[in-house]
Amino acid sequence: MAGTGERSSIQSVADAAGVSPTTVSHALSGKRAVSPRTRERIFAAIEAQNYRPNMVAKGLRSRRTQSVALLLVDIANPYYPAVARAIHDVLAAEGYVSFIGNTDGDADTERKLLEEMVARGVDGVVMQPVALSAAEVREIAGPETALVITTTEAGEMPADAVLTDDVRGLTEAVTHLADQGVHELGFIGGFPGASAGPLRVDTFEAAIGGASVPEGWIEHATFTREGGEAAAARLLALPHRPRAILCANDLIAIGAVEATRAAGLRVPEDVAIVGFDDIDTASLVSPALTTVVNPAAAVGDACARTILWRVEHGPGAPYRKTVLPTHLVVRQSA
Amino acid sequence: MAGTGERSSIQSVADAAGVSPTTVSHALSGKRAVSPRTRERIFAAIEAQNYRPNMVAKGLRSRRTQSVALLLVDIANPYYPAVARAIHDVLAAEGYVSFIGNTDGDADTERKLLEEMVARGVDGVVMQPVALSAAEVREIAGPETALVITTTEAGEMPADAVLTDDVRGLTEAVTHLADQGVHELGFIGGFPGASAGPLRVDTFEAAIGGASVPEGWIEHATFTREGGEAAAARLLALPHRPRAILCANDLIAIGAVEATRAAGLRVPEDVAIVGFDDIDTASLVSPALTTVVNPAAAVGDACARTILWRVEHGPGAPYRKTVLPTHLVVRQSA
DNA sequence: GTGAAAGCGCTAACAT
DNA sequence: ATGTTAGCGCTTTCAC
Repeated sequence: MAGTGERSSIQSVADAAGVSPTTVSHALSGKRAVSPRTRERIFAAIEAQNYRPNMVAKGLRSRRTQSVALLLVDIANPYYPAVARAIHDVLAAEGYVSFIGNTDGDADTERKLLEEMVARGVDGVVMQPVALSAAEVREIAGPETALVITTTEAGEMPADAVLTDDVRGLTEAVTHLADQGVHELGFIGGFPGASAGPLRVDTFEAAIGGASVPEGWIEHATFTREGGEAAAARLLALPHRPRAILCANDLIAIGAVEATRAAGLRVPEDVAIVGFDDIDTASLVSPALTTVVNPAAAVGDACARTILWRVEHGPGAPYRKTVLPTHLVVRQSA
Repeated sequence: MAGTGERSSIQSVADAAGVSPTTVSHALSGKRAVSPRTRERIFAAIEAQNYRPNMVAKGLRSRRTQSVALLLVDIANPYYPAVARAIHDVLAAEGYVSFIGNTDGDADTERKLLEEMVARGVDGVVMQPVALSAAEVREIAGPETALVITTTEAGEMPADAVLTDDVRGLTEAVTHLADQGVHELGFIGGFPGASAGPLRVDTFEAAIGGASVPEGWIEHATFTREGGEAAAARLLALPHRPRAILCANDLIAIGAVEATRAAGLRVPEDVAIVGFDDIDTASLVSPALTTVVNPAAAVGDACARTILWRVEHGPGAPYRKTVLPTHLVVRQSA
């Protein structure tokens, strides 16, 4: 019988077992030896009272909350759930819980959410900053909080990082196009000013080896089908239009396909379209999307493991960088 | 200049402002009047020290953590991110943060996650229980925690509820099929034994008005394309097979379409397929999925508002039930 | 309008 | 192997 309503405390368990709260604490944590007979009485009392340690009190005292914050751009955008799920799985197995936040790539939101999480004493944060620099993020997180940044940027940063080699997959796409004689490439990116975060213009430029791009062939869109459709329409309305469009994510690419057809052009014969991420939908639409595989689950997994590793090793250990490859999967759209 | 590393406390702010911690607390919370001049000094000190209240300490003392737990089946399954995002948006606007957990519809996981969240003192939990009954969930959550359950079940439950009228949309689907002379209906559900959670067999039975279903026409699958493909294959291998298959979600339906084609049959001429949820992909595949629209964003929004309402009104107020309609959208697969 | 004292439920340091 | 003491950083009486 539980049921009296009152949550029991470590003190009430100690009373029932005839020991001190300290001993109960140690019986639970295993941080120091407790005799078998005492243990037994303690656990009997815990059972009887249906006692559950108050994690808030524990967090305040021990300065460890067994929690981590996931600060992603937008959980509703199909790439992120797979990342979040992978992170959640490895963290949950280690007894951590996850906070989740959507930044939308907005500087104020990124800052506010991060501060909020730090104020809640999270042991770690996994973040994909878009508007904030890695240095700013570290500044807010403080030196003690485990911090993993995911992005494509490979420069130095004062944090552990899980990077995807976006240039590699995109270069494969460029090569694949070139093999078919397609050299006139346009690009639709997201967040115009961003120096980190989702696929960016500089990645595109790296992939085309610094070749110059005609005026207007680089467009920006929100990471949605609608955004892609509008941006592609602008691109295709140009007097001299590209023969292929590389897109910062698959949703944009799907919108671009629609815009292309709406303009009376064929995909891929008139305009080839390449997506990015390889979300489930990519292989299901028609034409099936030729796209660059962004290994969401592997990214999430690496982020979580890095957090765990950092929590274990403390802030003193050197920064750890994990780079995951991306690669092209050729389907029908290019 | 921040930068000394040490996080400042309410005490250090009080010292700097020449007041007591009590006054700082009140200046921050607005729970009692503070003279303008004092206020000013306090906020100057806060600014100078870059002070952020420790939410863990605040939570321990005040028994309010300004946090809520989202215990969904699987964030990686396309229906849920939209729900989560909507919840997050309304909660974040009110200063709440969100925990997230994936239960996979497993009883132990549901229980463990829920206990964990209660131990962390969340002010509320939004849950879609599958294996646990609403009563069990309430038992674990305790009477004080705001609890919103989302499901399709319309029975009494000791919690606030946000329900979708799944029978309605499914009935529209059955009628639509009947209008075309299609009366032989099979069903692919998820979690076999579930009495709550995602679309269930009893909903299907209600939609067909209690008509009897031939042996083997009710199948179960995981909520994935692969699951749907395998289950549909079993259905179609039957000596007497259904002329239409209603599916518990769109992923299953997409798999069913593939299985149908793999069996050399046409969709919808030989076998009509109806999905559920109307995820983004549904309108993008070909044939475009005829499906029942499950209003994810409205569900999330209602869940969050209900939590907020319950937190404001306390456990004494009568349970609140919100029912959201579903409706059929006819495309190509049926 | 403000402050002093107490204490939320735990764990860490220092005992023995 | 166990207990005592102190205190994490706040908010809440209760006092003036």
